[in-house]
Amino acid sequence: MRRGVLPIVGGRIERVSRPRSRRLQAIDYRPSFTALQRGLCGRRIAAAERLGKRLVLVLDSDDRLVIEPRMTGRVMLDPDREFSHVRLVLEVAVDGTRRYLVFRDVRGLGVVHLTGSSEFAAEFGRGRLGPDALEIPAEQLQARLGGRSTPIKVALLDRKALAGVGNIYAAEALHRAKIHPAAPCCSLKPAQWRRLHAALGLVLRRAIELQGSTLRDGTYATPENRDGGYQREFWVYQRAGERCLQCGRGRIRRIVQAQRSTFYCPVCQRAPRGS
DNA sequence: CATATGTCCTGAGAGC
DNA sequence: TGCTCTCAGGACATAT
Repeated sequence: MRRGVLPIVGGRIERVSRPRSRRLQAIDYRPSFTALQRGLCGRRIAAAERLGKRLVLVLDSDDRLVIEPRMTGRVMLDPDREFSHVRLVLEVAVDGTRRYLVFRDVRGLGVVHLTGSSEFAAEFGRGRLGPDALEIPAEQLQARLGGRSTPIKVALLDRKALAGVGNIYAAEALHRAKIHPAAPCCSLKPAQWRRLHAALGLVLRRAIELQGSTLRDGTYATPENRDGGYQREFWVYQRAGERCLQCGRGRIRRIVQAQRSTFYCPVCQRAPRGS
């Protein structure tokens, strides 16, 4: 998402709009839509950054526009047709052309925030958001999660402990690391933490390279409205009942942990004692 | 009815 | 007692 919006970095925001329909205004604009309009209009976009699963546009005022897509939010650049559930549109002048950054969100669970730089630190700093999974060293991964009694799969999704790991990539990384998703964090040995750290890096980097995962419902696509490619490399996610691609022996199982689906191979990822 | 890529909130209980 | 932390469960809203 961040890479897809790079063409508007350097541009000036000329207009900010939202849907007229009250129903489609049902996402969080923080602190409010009018505050967003006031803080954004006339500002230049100085940089586009990623923060966990959020997109951050840094403005020349030093304010930050944080787009948090949650389950079904996505950004589009210059969409070539009308889309339903558009929640926010920025018109941006870049090198004499007008470009459109659109935030669309079907379920409307997403949030857009405008924060000053000090509020940004309070809202998204350590304490509210753990270190990014691609920046944390292996020892710190164990230090942050290792004391818990919760299942490792559930801990990986705790954004206060670790940022940037979602349900798909947690399952894929645990499979590659050959760790059972229900294993309590405190039962994992140092070698398993090292494998998990390496697997998270491998899976997340590859997923970013392939521009994410477009599932069967097609809700997610890149800002240029192209499908991601990582869904073609899933080894466990949404493959319940199929033969494991890692060991060739197990059949992938689906279980539910903390109200979320988890997929794993019972042969590669052996069950922890007592479960 | 069950399912869905994420996060926040509440309340219970533990430990200090 | 009271603070802080962990943890389980639900809420949010819409579509297939």
